[in-house]
Parts: sequence; structure tokens; C-alpha cells
Amino acid sequence: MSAKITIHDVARESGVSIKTVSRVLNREPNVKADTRDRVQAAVAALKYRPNISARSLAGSKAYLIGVFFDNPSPGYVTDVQLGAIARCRQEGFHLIVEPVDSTADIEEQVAPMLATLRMDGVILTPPLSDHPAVLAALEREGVPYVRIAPGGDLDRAPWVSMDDRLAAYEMTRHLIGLGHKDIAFIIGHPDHGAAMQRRQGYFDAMRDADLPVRDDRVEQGWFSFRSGFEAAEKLLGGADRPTAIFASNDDMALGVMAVANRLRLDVPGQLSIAGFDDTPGAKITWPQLTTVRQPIHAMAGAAADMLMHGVDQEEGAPPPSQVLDFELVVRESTGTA
Amino acid sequence: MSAKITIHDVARESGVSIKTVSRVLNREPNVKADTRDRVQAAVAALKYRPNISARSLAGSKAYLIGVFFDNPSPGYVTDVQLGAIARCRQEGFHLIVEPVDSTADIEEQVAPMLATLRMDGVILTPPLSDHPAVLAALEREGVPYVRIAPGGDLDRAPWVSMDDRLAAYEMTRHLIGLGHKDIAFIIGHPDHGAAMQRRQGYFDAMRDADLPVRDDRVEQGWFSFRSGFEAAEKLLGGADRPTAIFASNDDMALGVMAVANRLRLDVPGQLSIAGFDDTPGAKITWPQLTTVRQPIHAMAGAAADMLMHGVDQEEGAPPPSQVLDFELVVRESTGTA
DNA sequence: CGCAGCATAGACAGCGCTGTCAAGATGGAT
DNA sequence: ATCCATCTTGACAGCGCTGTCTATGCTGCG
Repeated sequence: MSAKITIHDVARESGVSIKTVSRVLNREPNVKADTRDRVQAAVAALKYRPNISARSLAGSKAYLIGVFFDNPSPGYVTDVQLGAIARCRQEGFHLIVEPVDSTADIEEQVAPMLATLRMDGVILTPPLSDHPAVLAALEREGVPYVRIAPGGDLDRAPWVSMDDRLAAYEMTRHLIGLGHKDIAFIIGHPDHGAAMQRRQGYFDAMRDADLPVRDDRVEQGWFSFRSGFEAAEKLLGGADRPTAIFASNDDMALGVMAVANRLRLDVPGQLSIAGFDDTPGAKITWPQLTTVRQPIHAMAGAAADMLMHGVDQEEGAPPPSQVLDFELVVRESTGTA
Repeated sequence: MSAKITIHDVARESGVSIKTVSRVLNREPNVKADTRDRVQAAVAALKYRPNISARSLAGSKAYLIGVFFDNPSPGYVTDVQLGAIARCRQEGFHLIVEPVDSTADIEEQVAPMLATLRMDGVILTPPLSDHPAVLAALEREGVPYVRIAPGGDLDRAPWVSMDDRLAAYEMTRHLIGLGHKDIAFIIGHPDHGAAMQRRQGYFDAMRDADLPVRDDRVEQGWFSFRSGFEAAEKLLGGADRPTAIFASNDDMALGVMAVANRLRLDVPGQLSIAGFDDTPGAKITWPQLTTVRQPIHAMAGAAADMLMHGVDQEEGAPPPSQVLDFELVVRESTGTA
């Protein structure tokens, strides 16, 4: 184990005080270029790395960003982490991941970790983005947070999201463009803000194309494979079938795909299927799923950015938020009617 | 924001010195029961939480465990995290997640974070468990680590794993027990230690049952959906088909399933399919996949345990390691021959 | 009754850094 | 040459804890 080398070693090596080394490290102004170079050379020579505990104890930054999640799909979680970390690394921040069970006592889970860690900020993923107790705990402890894809309460704190309504609108238009007129829709979990927006996008697109939407062509799902499976059984059970089904997430679309397989329906020959999210599962199927790619990586990165650079919200001004672009991913599960 | 309350507040409240509070917090001996109770009452009353930065700066523990990963399946990563965190929470530890790109410069990625964070230990997941540069960097910095499912070099450091050979052996026996005699096998990524063990388990079971293994019934795969798909096309292409295919991970098994669907083969009526891992994808398909459940959660928990309680390896003694139990999960994709 | 020996508690010095404040250096305007 | 404003640097005091060392109280034993 290499002996720990501290700021004092660097100061000695470069012939300045530790305070000056600190200044160089933190890119503070008012350091002569010449001095800065000497210090940086010493840092490089000694391979010096500031100790994060000392930094956060003495200063106001902890160099720690938290990610709270509650068991959405693993692919989503991992994507968020990767997106956030990519940005954090550049600034010397690290990521603390904390699963939060939204059905258990929030206070008990969140407050202790907030107090012990004193993180600089927390990234909230759905469904935590809309969990009142979580937001309240964060606010009480004075820890800044950014929500990813919140469903409501948009003026309360900064957030990052995509336009779910528009994405669903465009997916529906894609289907209509393929010649489909009888398009069924499977709604997502009603507690999930995005689910309602996607539903709206579907209705808007159908209306704009003057296509009627029969009541029995819209089924309620819960974002799970099983709920998609069951909805598809109703939709495809009789002889009167839609020519396309748009499930508002991939898991449900996969459920539809499974029913189609059982029924020996050719996809996309006899039935087009569209999903939403572009989870890994979308490619782990045959035919591969036409879906919407969420900019998860970018959203998490943007959230980390806001947190690291301080989200100083001016009094009265709306919180600084961002809407990022999605992408329609057309694969093999959709075809002409 | 609640004003930060410190050990001094607790000391004042309970009428003892801060050192005594520290003793109670750290469960040190030689504190009268009466005193301990008073302190604990004050801690509870004030909702005091020790500051982790101060603790790690002053003491030798950082209360931080790292998890290094390099993009195995998201489900695997998330499972490891959840398993490790569950254990860490009980002891007041937190988890730092760090993706490590094994194809890039390891030194550059790992050394800085080890120096700045001074974590108490690191959990390595495959394929990092067998990455020489990662192990070397950890050892040079003197950071203890526990490997999950390492492929070799078992005497070098502690590890946690399961018996992949035995699991594959039992899955093969499950198939044989169902009456199958012509069982094909798809090998996993050759760099992955576990892949070879699974292959061995298959061969051992076939040999022990006096069943011949034809060369053209064993295909090389890479643990990916596509490689499973391609292997299945070869295996199922002609009229002379095996009655069962054992793919040595779920992604490949799903590839086989996709081919079976295209070929309109009834699963499990005309073809039984078995996977390995029990990823979420195993249930996101129809019929659901018979597979092997890895004790990922438990392995990660055990690894965290070792790290938190110090893995003091005696000179010359083998590193303390564990082999945990797997579970055969029989679902609908396998049936009688 | 005196004292070793242990259990219990506190004083105090840092851990490695940043924030504050003050001192010295520099330069331009007068 | 003088003075002030500005730039550059350093001394020093903590941040909130733990480790070490010392002081006290108490026990039991000769």
C-alpha cells in the first residue's frame, strides 16, 4: 500500500503553502500562472489525490451524488447510473446508490442516510419522482434534488424529462402511416405520470387522423408483462382483431408478442406490435420490437449536472428544467396493414 | 433545513463527554449500562446521525463499499447492488458504484477513485473478477476486495460463487429425467470462467447417463441473444432435430425460443428449452423459461459482509471464501420428450 | 487499612482539507 | 516619491469525529 500522500507533501514539493495548493486544486482565481504550473507539476509527480472525506468535512461540498430508485426495470436503473456517473467523473464526484422501498417508512430510510452522508444532491427516478414523503424528507434536510420524468408538481423542484405525449403521438402516426386504421392501445400504470401522457398522445393522433377509437380497443395495463399478456388475450381473443397494438411500454408489448405467438399470428404480417422504452428486452425477442428510445442516459447526465453546478433557484422563478429528445426506433415488429 | 446536530450536542444532552458518546456509537466495551442508555436516549431524542466524513477522516473506516462492474446484464448488476446494500444498511455502510471499462486504461480509472475515496473494500463482478489489472491496482492501493464468481486464481483473494458445474449437471439431469436423450448444448463466452464449468456439467451428466453427445449438438455461443439465435438456427435447421436444447444462459435460451417460434415449433411439445441465470427476461416470454437461479443477491451480501467485517487473511491460509446454493427453477419451457 | 488492578470516563491532539482574514507584493495614478 | 487599489500568498482555526493517554472510581486481596 502506497503511503497516503497529502496536500502537505504537495506544498513542500512545490514550495508553497497548503492553502495555495488548495487554491490550484479548486481552480480558484488569483494564483499566478507560474505558481499554478509548479503546483500542478508536483501534483502530477506525486500522483496526489485529495481525500474526499477531509474535503467534505472542511468545506461545503461532499462530492457525492445520490441516486434513489425503487425497482423500476433493472435496465432503466443501470442506464440512469451510467448516465449520471459519466458526468460525475469529469468533476470528481461519485455516485451513491440507494434503493428506497416506497411502500415502507420513507422517513426511516431516507433521513438517516441524508444526515450521515450530506450529499450534494439526489437524483430521483420514477416512481420516486412523485413520492410526496420522499420529496418532503429531502426538503426538510435541505438536500437539493432533481426528478427524472415526474408526473406532476412541476413547479416544486427542477426536473428532467422527455415529451411522452409527443412520443406516443408519433408512434401512433407511424402505425397510421403504415396503413393501420384499427389500432388498439394498452394503458400503463395509472399512478405513473408518463402513462397518462402516452395515452393522450395515442388519442390525439387517432383524432387528428380522423380515426375512431372503439372502447374495446383500449385496455388498462400495469406496465408488467403479465398485464400486457392479459390485455392482449382480450384484444385478440375474438375473430374481430385490431391490425396493430400499441402497448405503452416494452414489457407489455412483449406480453402481446407472447399471445400472438401462442395464437400463431404472424408479426408483423397479421399484427403489428409497438412498445415504448427500448429496454434490452426489446431486442431479446423475435421479431425485434419497434419502440421509443428514452434518453435515459442523457436525462441522468443532465440531472447530475444540475446538482453538481448547484441549482440555485431564484425566488419565484420556475425551477430550471429540461425536456430532452426521444427517438422512434423502428424495428421488425411493425409492418404495413 | 434542520441545523446539523453533532456529537457535542448529544454529549451535552446526556451529560457525558463526546468520547463516551463515541464509545456508545461504536459499541466499544467499558461503558456502564446506565451511561449507555442515557446516551442512546439522547441520540434518539435528538435524532443524531454521525457524520460519515468526520468518522472516516478521524478513524480508519470509511463506511463505504465499492461495487465495480463492466456492463454484464443490467439485471445482474442491479441484483448485486440490492444484495450488497441490504447488508450494508444494517451496519451503516453505503455503496459506491463504479462502472469500469475493462477495455480502457484501468490504472487511470481505478487508482484515482481508490485514493480519493479510501473505501473499506470493493466487490468485483464478472468479468472484472478476473481482470489482472484491476486486481493489481486494488492490491497496490491496499484496498481489500472480494470477487464474485471468479474463473481462476482462487488462492489470490477471497471470493464468493456458486457451483456452476453442478447446476448445469442438474439441469441436464432434469432434461434426461423428462425422457430426453438427444439434448443439445450452447456454450457461453469462452473468457467467462463459469461458461466452461457449465459446459463440463452438461458433459458429465450426459456421460453419467450413458448418453452420447454428437459433435453437431454442441454449439459455441457468446452469452448474447443473437449468438443463441444463430446457434439455434444451426441446431434446428434440418429435419434431424434434438428434442431439447440447454443454452448456458437465459439470453441465448431466449434466442433459441425466438427461432422455435419462427419455425412454429411447439415449446415444450416439440422442443424443450432450458436456460441459466433466471434473469428477468426468463419470465418475459411465453412459455416461461426453465432455468437456474443464481444466488446473486446472497453472493453480493456475503461479499459485503466479508468486506465490512474485515477479511484478515492469515498468512498462508486460503482466503475465506464461500460457495452458495443455486436453485433449479422449473417453468413451462421444458416438458417430456 | 493500603494498594494493585481493572472498569469507566474525560482531555486532548490530530485526521486532511477549506474558509477567513490579514500580510506582503505589485502597479498605476497623482 | 507617495498612496491606494488590487493581486497573490500564507497563518491559522476549525469541520466532527476517533485514537491515545491519563485520571478517577471501585473492587478485592493481603
